[in-house]
Amino acid sequence: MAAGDSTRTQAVEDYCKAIFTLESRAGEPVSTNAVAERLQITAGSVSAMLRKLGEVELIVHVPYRGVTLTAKGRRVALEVIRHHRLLELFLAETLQMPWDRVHAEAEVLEHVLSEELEALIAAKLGHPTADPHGDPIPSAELELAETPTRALDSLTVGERGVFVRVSDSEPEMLRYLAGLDISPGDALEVLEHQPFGGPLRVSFDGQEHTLGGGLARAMRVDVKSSVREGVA
Amino acid sequence: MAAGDSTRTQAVEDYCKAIFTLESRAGEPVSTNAVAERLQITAGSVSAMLRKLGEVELIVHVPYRGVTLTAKGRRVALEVIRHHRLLELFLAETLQMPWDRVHAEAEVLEHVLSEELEALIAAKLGHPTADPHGDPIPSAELELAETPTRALDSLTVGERGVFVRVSDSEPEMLRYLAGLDISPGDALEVLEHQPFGGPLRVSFDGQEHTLGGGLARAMRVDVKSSVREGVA
DNA sequence: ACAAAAATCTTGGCATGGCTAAACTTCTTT
DNA sequence: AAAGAAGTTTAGCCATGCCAAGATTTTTGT
Repeated sequence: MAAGDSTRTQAVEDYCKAIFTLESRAGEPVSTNAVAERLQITAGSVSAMLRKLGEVELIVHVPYRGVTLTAKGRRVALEVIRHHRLLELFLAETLQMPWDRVHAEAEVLEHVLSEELEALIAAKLGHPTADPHGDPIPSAELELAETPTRALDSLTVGERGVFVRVSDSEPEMLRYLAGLDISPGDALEVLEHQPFGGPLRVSFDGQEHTLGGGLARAMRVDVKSSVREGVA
Repeated sequence: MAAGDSTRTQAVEDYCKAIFTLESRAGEPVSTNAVAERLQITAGSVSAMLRKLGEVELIVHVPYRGVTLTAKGRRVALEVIRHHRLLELFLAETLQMPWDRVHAEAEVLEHVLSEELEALIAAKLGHPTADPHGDPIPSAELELAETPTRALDSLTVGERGVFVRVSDSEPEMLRYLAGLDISPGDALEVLEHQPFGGPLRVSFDGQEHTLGGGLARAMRVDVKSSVREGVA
């Protein structure tokens, strides 16, 4: 759990991390239910925990209205995320752990990594800025390079971009994509896009693939700004 | 925590490990108090926990008479010890963590290492058989190479042996010995030994040092069997 | 040798963190 | 304004720890 308050338990770190991701994904206060679903626990538990987190000022919770991280809470979240992504890279790179399994492992280790070990790992990896999923790694000062990406399934026919990462909670998807020889960094162009969450035909470095709507929703794409500008 | 029963919590692992070391050090059932002191908790807590461990058959506890590990309990202990020692070596070797700090780090990580990661680390290190303290690492099949050692302070004047390791819970001692340029593998001979836990004069590879009783008690020595045989 | 004192061990009551299930409250929506 | 969704509260469980009081074993002093 590294240094810090005694209140800094694993559950607390998980809540901060969850709220951080949900908040930055939605851009608005996070609902109790959203947190509950993400952490796979009941809304009741979340409600109780939010009260405690509010007391130690990691979050601001307006009952019935949602929850936001304070600066302190954001710091906790970013530390954990930094741990997580450094670990993923370390496991994949230094120990050759398969790409689709590093996430689960990092999920546990992230809470237990000391500051010292974090520093040693970061040094060993040459202070990297992205993990094997393509997710940016917060700096030691907890600054996160925000590259605004879009879900692949939000692109329209003809748009091009670079596949940056996939929601790393989905080992199935990782495996599947690896099987198709698709990995972060690949350039792509949408050839066809059926409506209503239907499949997309996409060309990756010349290879064509048809990807289901669910998959396309989890895949994040860095869209070439020359093609389409200022889409938030 | 790796795979296994849901009952396999960190506390359970710590109890098994503590009982294992105490038991193999003393060669007889372990007292409640000994466990309590080792884990730095009260005897009352230990007493309660022993009942639970008995129920899941990790130990056999005869009230007022001490506790012994079952085969199952021994397996748990050896797994944790294997994790611990592999981690120590890994941290020291692969990440250049200072020798006197690897213990504390491993103490936490040992409970969280998956079987898969354990295997990767073991492979990376070339399936080593001893950690940086000189302690033997149990094999993947949980066999422990038992080299019977004796505490340095149990040697009498004139006895020779090889300094094998030091109780790894003592970073102070590790640092101190490192400062004297004493490390596992050094041959030694006892030149003088004051009674009542007093200091020893010991020659290490020609260099003479005076070591306090406490220190000498923590240092384990592989005594040349030609000099003194069958001392249990 | 044997009772009293000391050390050791167990029991029982209590706290805390985190969870669940179910009942209840507030908000939203029609 | 009433139904239904979303959120909160309440009561209770489990793991793990603590302390204080009572039980047992060992040591000691005569």
